[in-house]
Amino acid sequence: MPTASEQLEIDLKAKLFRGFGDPSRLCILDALRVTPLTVSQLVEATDLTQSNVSNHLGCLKDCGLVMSQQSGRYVTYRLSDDRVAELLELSESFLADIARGIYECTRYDMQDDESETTLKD
Amino acid sequence: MPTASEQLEIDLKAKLFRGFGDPSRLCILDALRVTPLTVSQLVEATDLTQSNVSNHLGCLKDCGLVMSQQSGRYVTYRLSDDRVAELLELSESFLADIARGIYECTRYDMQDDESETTLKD
DNA sequence: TCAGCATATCAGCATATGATGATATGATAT
DNA sequence: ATATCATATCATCATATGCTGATATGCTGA
Repeated sequence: MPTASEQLEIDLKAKLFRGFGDPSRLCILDALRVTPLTVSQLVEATDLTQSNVSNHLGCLKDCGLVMSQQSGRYVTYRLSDDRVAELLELSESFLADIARGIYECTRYDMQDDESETTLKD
Repeated sequence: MPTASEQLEIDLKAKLFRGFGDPSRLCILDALRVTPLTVSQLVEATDLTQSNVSNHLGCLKDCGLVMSQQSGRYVTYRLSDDRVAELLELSESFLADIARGIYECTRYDMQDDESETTLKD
């Protein structure tokens, strides 16, 4: 039972993680990890619709993950902080080690999906 | 336009982050950061329904964020890896610095929600 | 064996989310 | 001025998600 201000912080953290929690947005973030890009460059890089990219960029900006800079009719987006890339790297390192089981499990249709993450007594 | 295997990795990463992307689950994870807990202890700690906690734990386990250990009729859950806590810490550090603006902005009903994350030319 | 506790699962619902196509905004160049 | 390009926004829809209450499973101790 968290206090009200703890709950606020938790909600904010959830919003932050949810920013990362969509394949299209991760795809955009991956592209921005290399270099800042305009919306149309992102459309090309990700194969998503322009409107879709724009919506996701709005979301990413709301979450504080990217920032934008307008020059003329172009808007260039970039990661807002080094920790955005750090979070991505940490999650990749984690996945590479721990969640390898999830990869392999899905091939077998999850028939014993307990075995990987459950500790036997 | 990511390749098929890149897309798989992206989907997996999205699933991982989505595990973090819900207030109830963050609440559970926060409790587990301190010490491993049984389901009923988590119910008490979080003020969520038993069925709700159980569902979220299932999700967290699917995402590889927690692991479980059954002893008798109790099931104890714990974080599956140090990097789970690291991801939480990193996100907190990030929020503390960068997203302070989001906190303050919401009080004013977002009427100029551009100012915080946009770079002026 | 059976009653009772801890946990998991299910069906149903309300809401959130993401995709799409159409349209609006806003800047530039001719 | 206006046509055009880059981006943002809107309405709509389908699906995903999270919550609840009820029920099922599964262990334990009397």
